[in-house]
Amino acid sequence: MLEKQHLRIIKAISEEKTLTAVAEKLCVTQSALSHSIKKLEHYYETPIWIKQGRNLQLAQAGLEILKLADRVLPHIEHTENNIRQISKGQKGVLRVGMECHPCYRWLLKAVKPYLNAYPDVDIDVIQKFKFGGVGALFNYDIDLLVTPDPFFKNSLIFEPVFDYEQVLVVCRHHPCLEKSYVLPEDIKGDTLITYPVDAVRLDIFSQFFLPRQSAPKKHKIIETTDIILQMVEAGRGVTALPKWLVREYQTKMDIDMIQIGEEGIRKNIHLGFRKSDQNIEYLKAFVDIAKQTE
Amino acid sequence: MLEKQHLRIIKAISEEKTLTAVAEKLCVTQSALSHSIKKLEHYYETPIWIKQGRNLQLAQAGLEILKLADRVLPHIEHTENNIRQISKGQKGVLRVGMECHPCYRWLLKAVKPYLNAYPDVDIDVIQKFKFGGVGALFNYDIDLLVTPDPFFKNSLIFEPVFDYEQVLVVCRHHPCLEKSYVLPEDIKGDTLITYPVDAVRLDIFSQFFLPRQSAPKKHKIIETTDIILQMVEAGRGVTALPKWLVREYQTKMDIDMIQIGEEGIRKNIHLGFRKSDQNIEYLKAFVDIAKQTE
DNA sequence: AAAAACATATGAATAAAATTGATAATTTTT
DNA sequence: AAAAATTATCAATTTTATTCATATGTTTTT
Repeated sequence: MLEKQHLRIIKAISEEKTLTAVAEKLCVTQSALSHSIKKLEHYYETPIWIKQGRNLQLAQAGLEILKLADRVLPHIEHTENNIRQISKGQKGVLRVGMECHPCYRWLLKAVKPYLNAYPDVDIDVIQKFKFGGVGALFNYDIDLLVTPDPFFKNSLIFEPVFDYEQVLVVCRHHPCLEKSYVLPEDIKGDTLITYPVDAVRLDIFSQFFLPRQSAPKKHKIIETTDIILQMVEAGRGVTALPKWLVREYQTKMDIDMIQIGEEGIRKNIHLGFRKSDQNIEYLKAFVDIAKQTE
Repeated sequence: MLEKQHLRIIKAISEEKTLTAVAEKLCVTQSALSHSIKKLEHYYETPIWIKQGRNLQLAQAGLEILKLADRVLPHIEHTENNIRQISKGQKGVLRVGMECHPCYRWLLKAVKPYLNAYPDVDIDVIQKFKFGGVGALFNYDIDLLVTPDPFFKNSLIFEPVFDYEQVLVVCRHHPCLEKSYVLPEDIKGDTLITYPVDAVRLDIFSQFFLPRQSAPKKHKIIETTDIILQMVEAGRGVTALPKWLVREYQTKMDIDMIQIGEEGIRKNIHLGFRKSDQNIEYLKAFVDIAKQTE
């Protein structure tokens, strides 16, 4: 009884405020919409919207339908797209989500060999999640999550694919470079520059400053890696980044790096996916190829 | 184009193996089904199923539709039920999921005052999850999760509602009762009885035996609390349970309890729900009432 | 206060879509 | 080789959705 068309109408009603506008948007007459919803109202014997003067307002049942529409319509659309892809001879689309900035840089390297090996699979990269990375997986907004922060629980699988060292990036000839590793007191005069991320999720805080009951003199937040590193190069601050990423930048920038603390900070990039997808061949292949990426 | 009816047909095809059987099940003619899907095939220009001799087998596009059906049909059904509830004058249904056995016992106490305060809200209790508790929340299979194991991340909210002490349950006059708390050596001759849960998730292992590099002499797994406690009463083993739960049983059973380790084991029951639901009044009310439950 | 403008609801007519019944075509079983 | 089981297809029919014209009600403008 409740059909896709109803979901579309209710969703449109929640956006436009009048039936007439919705009719225009959906390319039918206002009458058709009115009839369509009236039929539902008779079927369930409950109002779906109420006329508030000149406008319509969703009643409780209407709000339920709206919730359903928001949850379900994107999935239907996605499946329709998939079918069109299949019809064109493609296998599918891999929607990859990322939870950290360096993840993105790493992904770029893994994507190339994959696209060559799987010419009939497209890759979509998604960086903004409504429900966080794990939520996006559960919600089928993405198929693969790249993250340094795995969630070892039922129904999702996380596999480590790449491990690396997080290092402190400093300008050339920074005094701390005389030692083999850095301690808080060596950079007590420096500004720490980081991405705009909750401090709890920054290893330089949780694994370096906090355990030593110290804190940087000043903490500056910048969004892009390039600008961060230009600041570092100009001696205006220090930052923490993956060693391999710093190496790439060193070819064109005058920066240096040093191990963080006596032990250094080791990190792991994980790939997460739904257990129910573990047999999709082109997804497994991505994980395998990713593991071989240096 | 892709309608609910198509999802139903494909889902039924994946269960029954012939169109004729599906037609019977859905109360239409086989002809109607054939036409319906043929139309989709023409629209997307790709086969949805292929005749394998006498049977039908879903083609790639058909499998995509099946995935969609599995994901989406339960939601549609749930919304339809909600609308029927609303039509009858009820506010809604609260689907509560639980991840541990004592959670269930605690819930029973919290439910009573809630049902009185909210006569127009029904409560459904769900104990088996396809995707784990957190997955069930993300997947909208439940609205509220009762768990000792919160997930502090984006888009879900976990609130502690009840804290208690986990104690060791022993038979009357067990020698260990002479001390004020128990250590592994005090029960080295006893069998440990637990629910059928992964040992990592049992606090008696992770917080008592393992840190002291010890292990129970024998580990027996039993599903129901009543049977476990009858075994304990008969001196056939010991178990770990919430103190408040043991108290309830002590009125009718001859059992005793003792603190676990020097510090005891403290636990917290949390209620988790989707951030997007945080304004649903009857859900918030449940959390509030739950907090007041002793 | 009246008129104009803007909304949704509704009835009857029409158009579109889905379903059926009969049967052809194909494959498997006996 | 015949019988049984199954899907596909055609034409007819039934059901459903949509439109058009218009009634009814609300807000804004004059």
